[in-house]
Amino acid sequence: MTSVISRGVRASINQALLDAVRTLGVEGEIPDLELGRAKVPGHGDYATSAGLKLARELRQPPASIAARLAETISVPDGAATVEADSGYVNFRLAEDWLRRLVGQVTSAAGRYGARDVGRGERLQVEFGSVNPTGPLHIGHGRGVTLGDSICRLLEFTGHDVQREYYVNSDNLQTRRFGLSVFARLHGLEPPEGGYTGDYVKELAEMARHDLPDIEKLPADEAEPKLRMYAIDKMVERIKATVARVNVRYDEWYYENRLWEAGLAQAAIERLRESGNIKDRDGALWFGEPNDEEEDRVVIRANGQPTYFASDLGYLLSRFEQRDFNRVVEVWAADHHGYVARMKSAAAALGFDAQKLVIILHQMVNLKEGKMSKRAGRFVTLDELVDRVGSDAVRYFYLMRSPDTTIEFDLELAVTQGNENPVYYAQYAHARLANVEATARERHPQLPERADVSLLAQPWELDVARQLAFWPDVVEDAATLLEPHRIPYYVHDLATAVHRFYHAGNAQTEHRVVVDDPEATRARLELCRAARHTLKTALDLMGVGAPERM
RNA sequence: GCCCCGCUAGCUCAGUGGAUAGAGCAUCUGUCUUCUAAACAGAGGGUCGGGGGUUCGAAUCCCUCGCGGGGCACCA
Repeated sequence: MTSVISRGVRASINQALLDAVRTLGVEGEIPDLELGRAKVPGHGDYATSAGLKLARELRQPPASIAARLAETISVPDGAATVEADSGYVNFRLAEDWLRRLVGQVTSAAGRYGARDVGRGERLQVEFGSVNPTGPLHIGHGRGVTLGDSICRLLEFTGHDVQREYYVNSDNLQTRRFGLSVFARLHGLEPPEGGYTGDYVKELAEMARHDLPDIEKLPADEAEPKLRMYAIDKMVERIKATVARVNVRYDEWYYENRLWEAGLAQAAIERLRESGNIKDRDGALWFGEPNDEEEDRVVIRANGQPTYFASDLGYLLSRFEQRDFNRVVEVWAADHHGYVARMKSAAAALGFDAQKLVIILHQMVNLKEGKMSKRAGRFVTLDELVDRVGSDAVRYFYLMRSPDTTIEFDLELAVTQGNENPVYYAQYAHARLANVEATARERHPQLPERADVSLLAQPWELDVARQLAFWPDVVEDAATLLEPHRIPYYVHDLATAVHRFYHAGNAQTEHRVVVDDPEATRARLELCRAARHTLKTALDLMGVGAPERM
C-alpha cells in the first residue's frame, strides 16, 4: 500500500501492465501504451488500448492480446480489478483499496501526492523579471503567479528550487527611466521614449529628499545615481506587490553584478574564441560562424552593451558559476523571438540548450483596450488585487493554460463573486473544517482509529476515488510544468466533497456527524483526507484554504 | 514576407492518437425548521474554424487556407 500511494496508483498499474506485456513475448522497447483515465464510467477508472497498439508487433488480434493481458496482469495490493474489452484493458479501482487509501492519505496529510521525481535536482526558476521601470500590471501578474506555482510544484516533487527575479539595471530602458526621473527632478517633461507616469514625479521628489545635492549634478553624473535609486524603489514596490499574491523570491539578481563580476566580459571572450563573436560596422555581433543572417548586436557601435551581452553573462552565472543543472525561464509571449537566440547562445557557450527550459505564456489584455506601460495607462496588479482579492486573482490566472490569451473583462472581475470558481473550492474546504469541528463538539471521545470498512456509500467512495487520482495530477503538472492542471483537479475533488456532504442534507443518517461514534469516526477520516488534499492543492496554487466562510 | 499562440456548447475555457468530446457561467425545472444553499439533483444546448492527408482509430499528428492576437531593433 505504502509503495502504491507514494508512486500513485497509475504508475503502479502501469508497471504491472509493462510486466505483463513482457510475458506476452514483446522484446525490446515497449511502445507507450498510454494508460490514462477512462472517460466512460462503464470502462472503469483507468484504461489502455494496449491490445490495439501491440497487434502489429505480436501479429495477433487486439482483442485476444487484451484478454491475455487482463489474465496476466497482477496489480499490487489489489488496487484495481482488470477487465478486457475488445482491444482495451480497463482497470477499476477496488473499493476495499479505496477505503484503505483514505487512512493512508490522512496519515500522509499535507505530503500526500508529494513525489521525489526530482531527486534533489538543483534548478533555478527565473520569472517575473519585469524591467523595474514601473509597477507591475495585470499582464505581469500572470507571469509571477505562473512562475511561483511552477516553483511550488517542483518543490513538492523533490527538486531543489531557487526562485530568482532578474533586475535589469544597465540597459537602454532603465537608462531612459533614469533620464525620465532626472527630467522630472528639474520640472521638465521626460525625453522621447521616456516614462511619463505620475510615479516618476514621485520618485523625483523622493530622490530630491534622499539624495543630497543631486539637483546640482549634470545629467551624465546624476542619471546613474537617480537610475539606481529609482530602481531600488521600484524593486521595493514590486516586492510588496508580489508578496500580496503569495509570490516569494529567493534572489533579486541585479544585472550590474554580471559586469562587476566580469561574467558578461568572460562570456563574450569565450564566444570570440569559438567564432561566435564578430566585428562588423563598429559593433560586436553574436551569431553562427560564417553566417550573418541571424546575427545580433552584443556591443553597440557607441560602446554600450545591449541587454543580450548581459544575458550571455547571465547564462554563465547560472550554468557555471552557480552550477544549476537546469534553468526554467517564464516569459511573456512577446519575447518568443528571443528563445532561439538564447538557446543558441547557451549552446555556443558550451551548455546543453535542453537544460534551458523556456515557458512562454500568452498576453493578458484588457477588454477595453491594450495596455502601454510607457503611456502610463494600465491597470496595476495592485489595483486588481484590491478589487478581486489575491485568491481569486491567482485562481483566475492559474486555471488557464499558458497558451491562451486572457481577455480580462474588468467589469466582470469586479462583479465576480458567487460565480468565481475559487469560492467553490474554498467552500468545500471550509465545510469539511466545519464538520470536523462539529464532530469534536458532539463526540468528545471518538475512537482513535477509524474503521474505514464503514465507508460504503457511492458518494463516499467517489471522494476516495478522486483522492487516488491526485498523485497523477501532481506528476503530470510538475513534469509538463503546467500548473493549470491543479485548479481543474481541485474542482473535481470539491465536487465530490460537496456531493458527499449533501447526501447528509438529503438524509440525516448520511451526515458525517451522527449518533453512532464508529460511523462518525469513519466519515471523519474521509473528511480529513479530502481536506488535507484540497489544502495541498490550493497551496500549490498559492490560494488560501479558509476554515470558515 | 517569416516565426509563435489561439479558433471546441450562447459566453469563458479543459481535453497525454483511442471507445459515447467535457466543465463553469448563462437559461429552464426541482431541493434549506440543514453537520454552512458560496451547495445539491436534473434538462436543453456541438459541422471541435474550412479543406486535404497519415492511421485500425484524429479535437489531438502532417500539409493547406481563413480569422484573431503577439513577435521579427545597435528596445527588453
